[in-house]
Amino acid sequence: MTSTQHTPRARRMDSDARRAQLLEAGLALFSTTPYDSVSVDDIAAATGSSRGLLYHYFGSKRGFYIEVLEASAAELVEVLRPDPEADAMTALASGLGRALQWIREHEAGYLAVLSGGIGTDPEVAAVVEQVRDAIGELVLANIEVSPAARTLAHAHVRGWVGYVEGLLPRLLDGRLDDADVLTLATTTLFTWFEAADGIVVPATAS
Amino acid sequence: MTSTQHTPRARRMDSDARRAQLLEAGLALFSTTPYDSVSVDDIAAATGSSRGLLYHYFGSKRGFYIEVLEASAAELVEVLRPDPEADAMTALASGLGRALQWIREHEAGYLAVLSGGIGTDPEVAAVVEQVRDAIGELVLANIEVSPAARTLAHAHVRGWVGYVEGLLPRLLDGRLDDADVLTLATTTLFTWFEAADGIVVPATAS
DNA sequence: TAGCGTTGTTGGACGACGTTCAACAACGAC
DNA sequence: GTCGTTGTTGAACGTCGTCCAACAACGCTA
Repeated sequence: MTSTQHTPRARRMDSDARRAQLLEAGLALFSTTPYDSVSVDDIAAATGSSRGLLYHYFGSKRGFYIEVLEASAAELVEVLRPDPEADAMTALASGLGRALQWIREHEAGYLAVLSGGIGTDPEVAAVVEQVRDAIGELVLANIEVSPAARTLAHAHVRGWVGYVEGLLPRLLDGRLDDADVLTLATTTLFTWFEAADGIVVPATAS
Repeated sequence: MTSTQHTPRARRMDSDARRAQLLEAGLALFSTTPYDSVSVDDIAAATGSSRGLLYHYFGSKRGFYIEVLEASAAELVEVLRPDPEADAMTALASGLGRALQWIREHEAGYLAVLSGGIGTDPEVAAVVEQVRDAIGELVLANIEVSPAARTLAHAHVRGWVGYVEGLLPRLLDGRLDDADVLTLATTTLFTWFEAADGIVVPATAS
């Protein structure tokens, strides 16, 4: 990791643009290289700037890493956001389909940044857990649940996010295809609601 | 992190004992402190020995970390191993109950070491994924599955492990209790088998 | 008991890293 | 052309992971 010139060195950039440029370079680097094998110098070199700039904008290497993580997570959540006009089942299927596509396109980045992080670091773990919760809530938003079952329903969708994540390695190495994952995921998500009482799954078209 | 004397300094130990002592100290440290905030000197100090010893036994800090991880994982798998005389449902329930107990007792250690790792590091990720697979296989071993559904069944139990892991933060912060987790977990695990065709769940006592 | 090979153990040295900070250079305003 | 603002730099410092040549405790044999 001692590469130099990537961007042909543009000095004195608008600060927002510089931030974005650094974040993008960071995502690219952390996608392919373990956190502590990426040096601040590498990040600086990838943007044609210097070490100090990263500290000016992000305070520390870890703070920078967390922002990279948040940016990547926000992108995934955006991709997952369901079509508000579809019913629960099809909204889930299409959102999940888009997500799988996105993950395939960003395989290294996803696996490296979202499904791991620095590890052990509580701040990083909190961000990742937050993302998973948010995805669960997004899924639950399309499903009507009786008030009595709220707590369990929230837990179930959160567990379900873990379930889908658990399938990803098999999707990425070809042991499963998109249809397998979709079938497993939707079955597991919805059969629970059917098995639990007092819960209504509206509009199960298709 | 500059603590010194823990173990009252016993020099010249049997090599197996020394390895075990280092691993134990490593688990304790990595449980409470992010990986890159634990220095090799800290580990050495905790055992009353010196830096060089860790390299003599484990080659590198990362190699050491991986062995700590494997030791912790092996312990969890051992706890989970089901009673061979029980039927699928009760074997799962008791194994899972023991696991939840173990995780509560080793909360910091579990969360820090198993549910994270160095992150991004492929070697660490492989170990963690392997543990999750192994747990899934352990669960599947008690369930009869028609040959046609093997691939999906393996995927389902692997996903299920992720599901349970997704529930843990809520268990540990009190939003769920053991009974909630057990209900969610067993429902989600078994309803899939019931929903899928050609699959037999033997001996559903309870 | 003296000597010897084995093996667990040490700590100084080195290069690389994260971080800080005082100085610098490009720009808009007047 | 001058000045204040703001993006930017790189030398300097302390700490860390890693290497390695030297060392010390032990079992063995005579």
